[in-house]
Amino acid sequence: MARVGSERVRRRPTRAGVVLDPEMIIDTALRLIEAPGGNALTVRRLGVELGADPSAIYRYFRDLDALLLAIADRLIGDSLAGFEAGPDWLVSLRELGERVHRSMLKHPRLVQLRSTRFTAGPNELRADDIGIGLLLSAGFAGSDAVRHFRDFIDTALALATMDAAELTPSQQQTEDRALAAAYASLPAEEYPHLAAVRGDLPQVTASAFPGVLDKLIDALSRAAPGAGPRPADGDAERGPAPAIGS
Amino acid sequence: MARVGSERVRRRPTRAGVVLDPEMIIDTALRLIEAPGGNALTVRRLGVELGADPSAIYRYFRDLDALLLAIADRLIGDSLAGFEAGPDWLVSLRELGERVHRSMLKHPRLVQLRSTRFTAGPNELRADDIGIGLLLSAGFAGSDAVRHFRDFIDTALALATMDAAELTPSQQQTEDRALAAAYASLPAEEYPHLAAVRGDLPQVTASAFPGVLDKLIDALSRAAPGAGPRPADGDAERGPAPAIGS
DNA sequence: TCCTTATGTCAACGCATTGACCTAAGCATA
DNA sequence: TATGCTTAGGTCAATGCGTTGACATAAGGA
Repeated sequence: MARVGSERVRRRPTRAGVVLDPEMIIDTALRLIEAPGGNALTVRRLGVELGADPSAIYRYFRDLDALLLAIADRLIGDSLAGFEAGPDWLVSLRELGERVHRSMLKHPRLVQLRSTRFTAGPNELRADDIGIGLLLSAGFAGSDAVRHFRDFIDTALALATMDAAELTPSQQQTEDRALAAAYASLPAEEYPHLAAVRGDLPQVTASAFPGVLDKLIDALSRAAPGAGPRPADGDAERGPAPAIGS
Repeated sequence: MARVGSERVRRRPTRAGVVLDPEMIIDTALRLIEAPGGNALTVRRLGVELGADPSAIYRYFRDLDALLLAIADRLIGDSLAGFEAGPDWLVSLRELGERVHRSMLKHPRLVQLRSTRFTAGPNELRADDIGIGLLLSAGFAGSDAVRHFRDFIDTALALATMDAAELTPSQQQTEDRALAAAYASLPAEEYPHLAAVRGDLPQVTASAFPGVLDKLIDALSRAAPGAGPRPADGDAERGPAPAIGS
């Protein structure tokens, strides 16, 4: 007995009588992150909430970042729930990207706290497996599939981080609004082109993700073997032509 | 006298006799960031190096992030030195993106420390002005130029942040190597597609930026008004046709 | 000369992290 | 069942961190 999975464990109850394990630490941490009033997750508070010395957490996670990574991986797993790859690889790939991006944005503070973008957890691996499967089904060679999917998923994660900064409730928020307003009065001598599009500048505070996603999907659809008309490399089309235009 | 630019200032020498100003704080901070032995920049060390109480820095920058942003903006400015927009907007845009990305990667620790991606400083504004000018010259309408350039520059910055994490010398570094190796032995039942491309997985540790840049440039070249042959909106070509394929 | 106030300093807060410690859990053996 | 060993894991104290509020003082205008 005293096993978790197939591993022997030797858990001692804390002073408060709680028996710790990684899952309950993640649960509690998620609860703290959700808590109102910004940045509620700290190692010390987590210790209090768990009924343990804060340093006990370091027996389970190398540091705070490792814990955050574990949480993020769980979120990715949640976002994958119910995902089914459809007949059109472009549509499925887009949905995968949207799900991953959205799952990160559900907890902006988590994303912002985290310094490593790549969780390396089982759920992200699963997302990778699905995505690469989609590209393989589109006819990409293995090495191209890996490369293209890495481009795709890294962009989704990196932009999620950037968007999270925008969503995090802080003084940053109001500053950004002020900034967008200040755009309207840029000195035309120094920034002639910005001044020329002055009226369109407020939209820069919106997320770049949708637009980037469109561009990536567009580029991938054309890069796919046997894709639509492209004069540059005029091979005879080979391989099954995927549905065009999603 | 006692003016900086057109602003009155009232600088008192520190206990050590130094008279502070924002530029010298940035200089000193940059020197600390460069210093060997990781994470040499701390507010307290900066205080020591400046010959001032650490808290004096907060009279010049709202917090550490604001200081980092100011440094990053200077780096962007440096990276823009000598940049000339050439005749081909696609080539120029690509170079602009590469320069900004590269300037951030020159100081990975800075990038990683920073929580806000957008510096909102004069140099980033100049980069924005140049980039939007390029898109306008390509024939994009103002609102499209703003939107597309935001997509472009945000991606460059966001991926720079991700790449910086890879470059930062830390235990992360070695872990990533180990990870790439571990890829080779993924359980094929759980991750069939990953297993199928197992030999190509080590390349995931490389930066996604070049590939993403290619895709964005490709998508933009096709989105440009009067762009090359695309059956969808088969207008007669108008405006100068940009060189394809760079 | 006085007044205002920008700016330097100090002490304190809660933070993540770590090394030393200690103690009980689980094993082996009899 | 009892005994003893090893060590995972809980605890404690201390470090350096960013940040802040209270305070002090000199710069510069009137």
